[in-house]
Amino acid sequence: MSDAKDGLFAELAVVGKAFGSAKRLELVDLLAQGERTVESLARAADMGVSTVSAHLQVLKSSNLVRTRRDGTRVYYRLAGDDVVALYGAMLTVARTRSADVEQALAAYLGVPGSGEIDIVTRQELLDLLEAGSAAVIDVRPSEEYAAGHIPGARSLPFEELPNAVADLRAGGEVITYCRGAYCVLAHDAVRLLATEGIHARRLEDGMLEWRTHALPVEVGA
Amino acid sequence: MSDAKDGLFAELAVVGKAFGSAKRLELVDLLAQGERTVESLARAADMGVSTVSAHLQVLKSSNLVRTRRDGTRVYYRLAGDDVVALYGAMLTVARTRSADVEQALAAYLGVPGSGEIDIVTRQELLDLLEAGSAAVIDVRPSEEYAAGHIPGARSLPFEELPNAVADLRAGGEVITYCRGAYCVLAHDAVRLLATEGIHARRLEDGMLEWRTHALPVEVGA
DNA sequence: TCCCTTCTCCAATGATCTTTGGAGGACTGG
DNA sequence: CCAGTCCTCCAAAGATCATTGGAGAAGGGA
Repeated sequence: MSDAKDGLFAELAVVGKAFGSAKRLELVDLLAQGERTVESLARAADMGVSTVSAHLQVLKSSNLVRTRRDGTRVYYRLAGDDVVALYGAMLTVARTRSADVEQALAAYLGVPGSGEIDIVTRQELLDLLEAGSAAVIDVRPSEEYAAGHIPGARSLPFEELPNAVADLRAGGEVITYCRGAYCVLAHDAVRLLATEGIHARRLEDGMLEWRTHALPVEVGA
Repeated sequence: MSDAKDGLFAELAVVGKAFGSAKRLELVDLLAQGERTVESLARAADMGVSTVSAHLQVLKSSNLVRTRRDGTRVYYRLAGDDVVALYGAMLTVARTRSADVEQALAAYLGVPGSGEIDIVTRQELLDLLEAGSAAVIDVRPSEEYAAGHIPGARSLPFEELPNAVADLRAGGEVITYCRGAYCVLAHDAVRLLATEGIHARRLEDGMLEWRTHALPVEVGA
């Protein structure tokens, strides 16, 4: 019994340790958006390739990520929705338990409440998609869009948003989304469009939560 | 942005690190059952008091546990249901991702499927409690029962079960539960009673999951 | 085949974490 | 106020982890 118990906690600790490094969490955060190559992760997280590879080995040895080889490149992805859910649970705890996190987020995301009326729930978005009555905009980098997005969404990375203003003005309702509850791209997009006189709304959280709710995901550019 | 981002991941890593030690996880597992004193934890986990205190400080500095002083004793408890949920998510991931964990559990808990028909869901248990048509037995140590149990349940620690066989035979249906999905006390209790000719069932998981589902908890001996 | 790209492995240093006994602080009861 | 209990803090050694550049492996294309 004692052996079995010790073994169980040791196994759990492996998972905890894997999530116990800021660098690795940054990688997990990126991977939560979809699969990526080592070099792409190194660029996005501003780390050395060796460092990224080492961290990925840690994640891999705990079976938290899986790999796929395509030519000389190796694509990494999270091993499953349960891993995304674990990451989400950590975000929730950090947010609830740390005034620092909550404060940093509030400061960065703007005055809480200012955008409450501009929020669309996942269910509402599903309904709108079915009715085809809204333009759903994925403001993440096109790389992440390709790795998985909400079916029917259009890729329009935040940087390119200004170029598409006229286009969006002509269409119907606009709804933006990005990575997750902690991603500010969708917030910023709504604000940017507001300055152009376009009333846009954003999904309540983002792709991360979309996945954890096991909603359909479309892959490809 | 980079600062805010780095800060967020650093905060997250604090939480991950806190869950990245087998000893601390063992303490969290105990605390998931209810509040405990430092010395009680040291005895239960077979660690030195200094060591336990040190680990508890780590958990406290990440705001994962709270304390309450009563005389010379200090009671520790998990800071909230979100922490229990995080622990549950880790268990799920470890179980899904690690063949070792799954195998160790299967070996210890017995042949999977053998007890499937003896399982009661939380909803069924709630219904049975309302109808008052079943004896619900909490087989955890009385200390844990006192720290929080299912309303209407009776404390009957596993060790004392043999003494109560006659008692249970006389009553109606018997349903056991213990700490969580990974706790074997309830399994063993059902088996023990079966050898006595009493058909008992067990709750699908345990107190841990009861709490994460925000179901009512009764406190006190 | 040979070279180029991409990634992993290796080895060594520096940083961080864990454990422990004992000192010291908080509190209670006499 | 003193003695006793329970807990926290401290310091130091031992263990573990992170980072890095460079070597090496795997694959693709000329």
